[in-house]
Amino acid sequence: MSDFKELLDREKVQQCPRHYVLALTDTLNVMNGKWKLPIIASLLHGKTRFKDLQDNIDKITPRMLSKELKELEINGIVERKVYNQTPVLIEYLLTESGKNLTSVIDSMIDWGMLHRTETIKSRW
Amino acid sequence: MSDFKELLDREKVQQCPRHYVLALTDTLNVMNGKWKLPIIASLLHGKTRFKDLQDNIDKITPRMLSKELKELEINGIVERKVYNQTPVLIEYLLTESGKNLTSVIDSMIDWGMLHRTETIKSRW
DNA sequence: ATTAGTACTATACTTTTGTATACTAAGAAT
DNA sequence: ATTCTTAGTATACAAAAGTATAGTACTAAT
Repeated sequence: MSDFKELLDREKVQQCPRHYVLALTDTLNVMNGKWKLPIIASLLHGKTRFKDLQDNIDKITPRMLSKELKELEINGIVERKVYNQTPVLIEYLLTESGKNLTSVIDSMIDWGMLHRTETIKSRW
Repeated sequence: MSDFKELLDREKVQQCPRHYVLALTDTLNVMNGKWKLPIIASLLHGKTRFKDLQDNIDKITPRMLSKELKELEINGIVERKVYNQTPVLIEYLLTESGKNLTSVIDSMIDWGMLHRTETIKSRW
């Protein structure tokens, strides 16, 4: 387990955290913006096709869906498979890395739920 | 442990995930943008004062720092303490929730590092 | 020839986010 | 009176992200 608190150690600040910082910003970039997580969630739900995703994600425009899928593909989160049938069939699938995001998502959910109970508690 | 894959279960999709989704978007909002994590990292490093944060975070303008600190305060990540000395002293401190973000950050670092090795591997 | 299905792209626009530069408020020290 | 310090705010602007609406390319069936 990496420990972000290592960054508190002045010695290590100089030598080590470069690749931690890079890893962290990678992860942020992958999840950033309004649509990335809804798309990843839909893919986890087993949606694979453009139209299905569009129907499944409230109010996303085809432009945004297209753009975000491209970014996710470039970042190695999504794989795009083309089947030369007619009409053409295209599948979007999560890569292993993409599926591994569930662990990050889970820890975000855990924090979010704890945070909600904490901040509600502190209001009383 | 919450398991995001529960969302794959059609039954649960209807009943349960509302507060998961809320928790998740809370967490995203807390970390979103260019400056939130650098600020949180600086606070973890023990920086507490406006000027220290500004010096510690490369190229942040006072306007952005001010704006982001306000958001972090509203979201219960940071506490602002005013000491009526002269010149006035103001301290920004992470709340318990704020400190707890290290667990999310750690899982993001873990994923990011794994993802880097995976995608490098897959290029050969 | 027209309609329909799939998977998008183009254009123009609005909103949000971030930048640059200058300025303010309050009291203490000189 | 003016200068110093801390902690910001004001104004104007630029860039990035997102929206709205319409249109394209391909093929197959009617």
